[in-house]
Amino acid sequence: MSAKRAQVSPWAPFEDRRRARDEKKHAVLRMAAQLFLDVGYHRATLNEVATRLNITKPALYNYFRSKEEILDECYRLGQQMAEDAIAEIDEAGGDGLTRLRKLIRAYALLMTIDFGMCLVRLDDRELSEDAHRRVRAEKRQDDRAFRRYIEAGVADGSIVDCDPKLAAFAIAGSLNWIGHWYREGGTYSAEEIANQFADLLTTGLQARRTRGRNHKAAPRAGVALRSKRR
Amino acid sequence: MSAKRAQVSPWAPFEDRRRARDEKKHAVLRMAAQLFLDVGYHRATLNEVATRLNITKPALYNYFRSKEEILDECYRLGQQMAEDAIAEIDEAGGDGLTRLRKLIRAYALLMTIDFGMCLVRLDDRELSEDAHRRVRAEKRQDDRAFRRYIEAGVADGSIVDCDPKLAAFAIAGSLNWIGHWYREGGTYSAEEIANQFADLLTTGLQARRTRGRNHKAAPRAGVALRSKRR
Amino acid sequence: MSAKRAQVSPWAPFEDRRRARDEKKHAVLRMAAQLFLDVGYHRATLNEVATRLNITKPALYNYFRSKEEILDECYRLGQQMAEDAIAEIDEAGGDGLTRLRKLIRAYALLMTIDFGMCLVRLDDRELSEDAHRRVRAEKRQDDRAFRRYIEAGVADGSIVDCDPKLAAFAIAGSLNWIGHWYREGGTYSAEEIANQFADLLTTGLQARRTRGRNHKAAPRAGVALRSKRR
Amino acid sequence: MSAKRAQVSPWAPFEDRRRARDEKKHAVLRMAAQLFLDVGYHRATLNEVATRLNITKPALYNYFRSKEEILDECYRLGQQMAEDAIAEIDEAGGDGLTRLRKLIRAYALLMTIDFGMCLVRLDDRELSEDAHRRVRAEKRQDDRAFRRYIEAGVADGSIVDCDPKLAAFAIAGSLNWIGHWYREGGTYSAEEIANQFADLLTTGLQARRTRGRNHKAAPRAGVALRSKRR
DNA sequence: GATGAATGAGCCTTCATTCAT
DNA sequence: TATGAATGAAGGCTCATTCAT
Repeated sequence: MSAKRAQVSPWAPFEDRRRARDEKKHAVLRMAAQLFLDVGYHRATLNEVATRLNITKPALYNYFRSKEEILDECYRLGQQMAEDAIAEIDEAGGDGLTRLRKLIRAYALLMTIDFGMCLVRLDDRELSEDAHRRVRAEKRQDDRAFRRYIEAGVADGSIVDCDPKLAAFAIAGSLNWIGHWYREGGTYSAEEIANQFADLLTTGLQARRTRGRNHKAAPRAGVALRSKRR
Repeated sequence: MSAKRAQVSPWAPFEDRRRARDEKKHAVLRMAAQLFLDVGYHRATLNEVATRLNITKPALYNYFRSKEEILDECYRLGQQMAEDAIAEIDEAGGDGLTRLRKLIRAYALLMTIDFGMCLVRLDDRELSEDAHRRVRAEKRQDDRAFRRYIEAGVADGSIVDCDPKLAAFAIAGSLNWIGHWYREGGTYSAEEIANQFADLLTTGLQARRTRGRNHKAAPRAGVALRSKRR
Repeated sequence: MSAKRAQVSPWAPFEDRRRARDEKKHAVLRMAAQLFLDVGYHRATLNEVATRLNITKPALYNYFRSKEEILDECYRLGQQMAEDAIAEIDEAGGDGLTRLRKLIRAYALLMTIDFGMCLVRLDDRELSEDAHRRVRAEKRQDDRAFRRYIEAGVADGSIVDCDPKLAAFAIAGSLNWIGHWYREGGTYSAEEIANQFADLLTTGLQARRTRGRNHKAAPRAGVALRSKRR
Repeated sequence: MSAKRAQVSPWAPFEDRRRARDEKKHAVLRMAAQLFLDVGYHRATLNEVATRLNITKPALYNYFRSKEEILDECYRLGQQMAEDAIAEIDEAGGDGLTRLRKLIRAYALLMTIDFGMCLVRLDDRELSEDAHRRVRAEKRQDDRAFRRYIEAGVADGSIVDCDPKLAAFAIAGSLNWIGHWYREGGTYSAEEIANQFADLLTTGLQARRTRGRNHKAAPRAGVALRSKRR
């Protein structure tokens, strides 16, 4: 493999090395994230992280300056995904309800992967002052997204009039909770959860467009919730 | 004061002491719970707990055998409240939706007090094997209550057909999240939150009893959510 | 009981009290000694001593100023017995061998009671400088007694010529060891042990007085050791 | 130096490191044993052990998992020596008296070195349940060896008929006591003590083979004891 | 005289982090 | 780059001892 790459270009080895390094760094990150989730940040020792990676503790310091930095990166990765999802949704446009449903789906999916779980299961107070502020700000951004979409929905009529702040809290809470109970290979797949929650959490918010459609729209609440059962 | 008590009964002093002791124990518990919530269990030192109580660290050991036991008691107190609420609701009876709404209200209120927050913000893996199992079992009981009421509601027609497990997760998640964002003296009072969430989380689940009443029942979703705004 | 004594004399109550106090003090002492022997001085807490006596820890301080003083008294009592035994033996006189045998018996018996065991099983370094010195001196006195008798025996011909210091160490060691393995109600009674050791530890030391008596005296070694078997 | 080693073998560095580590571990062990003997297990702090080794307390944890494990190893080393001695004696064979004398010598020598002293001067109740059981069992094995040899001697006629259990206790006690009074550079060398005790403790046990030899054999008791003096 | 409560001192242990090799 | 070894900081816990009641 390296031989093959070496032929491609003279700087490949550097590239090679950098990539190898990045891969290792990422491996550390993922292992650490898993351990953090498994036993909690404090009880997760760097020794254990290193051991699981078949390296030694000081070796970790080649990739990270401190344990806290590892935690910080976990947050970064998780929040990058959330940010990307929001950016994409914003870009795509659509009415409030549509965007809200998209965000719910994306966020639900995020809650089923390690770095997403880190966002809601690890304690950001372990971070340094600066990192902590950043994480808090980003979390607020996420919450704002929920609120923005709801407000937009209320404005454009796709969502019933409601308290956007409380509604956002309710929705975010439901989603965050996924990070606590989801187990890979469990009853529900990530996709199922995402879809179900998109329905579940918006049924009560959907505005009924016309009186005429009301007869059909109203039962949708039930329809959505029953979907799994059918 | 002592003369007055002496007349009451000869064993009053004992009773007195016992009460004083219990009060102190409770004071320790509350202070510890607050600190646990403030900075996290691990970063909360017994020294700090003691200092805040104007006593010294070893004095805490008059009331608790270990830091873990303090945590355990926090869980116990919180869960006792949940258990009591469920017992009371079960006893009162009513259709599924009614009981579910009661539970939501009770649980939301629980999430606004220290020992309730402990249930969802502290890490039960800090507990000993036995205590951990107990806490887990009790948490499962709480979740079961949500599910039971939903199932009952589906059966008695007060709740639309849905996946009770997922619905319970969604509701529990929303409520647990309150424990993370609620601040005393903040925008919403505990009561407001409880009421709003009772509506918010059940609107989508309410079955429409008759076609005739449908016209009134259906909009309730909106009504509930709008209530705050009006 | 107190009523009966009260009739005896007007100062009886005082006497009574003093005696009651002394009895209690002694009870504390014995309980403490037992616990010290059971679990070791350090692991024996005053709390446990008090609990076993159905009193509370601070109550112990009515009788003793410190834990160390309790230990000190244990030593005192044990050593008083040794001292008394030696004094009595010295007073009674007799040849070296006779006195040595008496001391062996007395010391063996001492090793089967609590305060005697304390002498050899507890660590005198726990004591304060002064008490430690005293105990050391007294232990030396005991050892000197063994040596004195052996030397006297060698001088008066009742004991074969030998190194008194080493012989005393050997004998004292055998006896001290009793304090480690003796169990009340075990295979051997205290009396049996005392007698057997008196023979066992002196057989090799007996001089054969005359050639004529040698035929009887020499086998005594065997006789003594076989005594139990017969 | 490294060049020289490099020539020896490629794995020398590893071997080197392992050896250095083992040496350090052993150094810790010996220093700890000495301190344990000096001031007692409880009063010996790991800080003091470390300080005497010119390292810091946590460094000890590179070699041992706990203070108790250090104690455990001390016992192990001492008992290994006893076990080896017994095995060697058993292998060499000989009549009961011969083996008994060998064991006495070996055990006496053991009592003059640190790890041997640990066996009799430290409190095995400080050990964990398991280690404690092991140590107790091993101590019993040692005592059994004494008893076995005496019984064998009685059976083969090299030792007079006696109570093997008591005789073993007496001998073991004398020997254990050495561990309490022996001081390096004192009056007696370890070798002297071993030889003297071998005689001292068996003289009384020797059977006189024939009446004719009795004249020479009998005084042997005296001879042995006098040996030092001559 | 006795007790509940509190304290001060001290020790074992853990762990992130650094350093020499 | 990787490792074994070492460290500093810190926290939980125990226990003899004191004090107010």
